[in-house]
Amino acid sequence: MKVASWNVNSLNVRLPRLLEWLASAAPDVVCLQETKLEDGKFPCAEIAGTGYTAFYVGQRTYNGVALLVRDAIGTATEVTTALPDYIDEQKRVIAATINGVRVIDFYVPNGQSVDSDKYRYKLDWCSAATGYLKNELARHERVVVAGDFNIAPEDRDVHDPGLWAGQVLCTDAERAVFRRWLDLGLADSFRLFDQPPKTFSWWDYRQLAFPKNRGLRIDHILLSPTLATACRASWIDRNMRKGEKPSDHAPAIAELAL
DNA sequence: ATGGCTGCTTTGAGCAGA
Repeated sequence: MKVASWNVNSLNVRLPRLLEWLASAAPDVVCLQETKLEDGKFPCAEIAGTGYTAFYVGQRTYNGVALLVRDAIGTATEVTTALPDYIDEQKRVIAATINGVRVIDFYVPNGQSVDSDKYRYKLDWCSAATGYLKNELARHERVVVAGDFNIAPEDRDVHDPGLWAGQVLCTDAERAVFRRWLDLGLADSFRLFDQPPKTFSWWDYRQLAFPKNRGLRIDHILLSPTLATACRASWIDRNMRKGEKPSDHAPAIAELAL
């Protein structure tokens, strides 16, 4: 079972690239973030035409998440579209049970800057998410948490750690959240394997950041212990950052022997 | 060394992303 996560930065704009990528990469489950679409405008028919069924919760302009499930892998049950016990207008969570695996798709708030209300919101949101993950891990043996975490977990996930030190995405508090989630028993699938240094998942559109590889690794796929044992590979498809109209994020992918 | 790009917005210059 191949699981992928991709922040598309507008599904409207990215739909042609998404359809090509579904055909070429053939993931079984895809977690999308930043669809920026109201539910009534979600392109169900186009996606169904490629052999996937979509589950989604969105809003216009901002946020929005979706799960795409390859029809051949089975159907999704127990679909939920929010953190429980946390009131939030913003559509940032979707989860479902697919082929015996609980798949949780997060679009963690960006936080903007450390002195902003949005940073406070990010940390509050993450606290609620911690409780949610703890419960989900108690209820399910096989759990995937995938998405845009907006956290670069370590300095090696940052092109220039000195430049980013103390900045949003790299603060101690955000990194502590990431470690807390690992402490719940989740493994960062990417770090289960030897990886090329300076592997990133996001590059700014400005300043030739991608050709200069000035990026961050902020898109992650975490696995519960059983799934970590079953994980055969985990990588970032940086080729998706190239070409016409790329998202500023590249997909993260994990291959599970299930 | 500001912002430098992209997508979105009751189409405009401003917000947000990261």
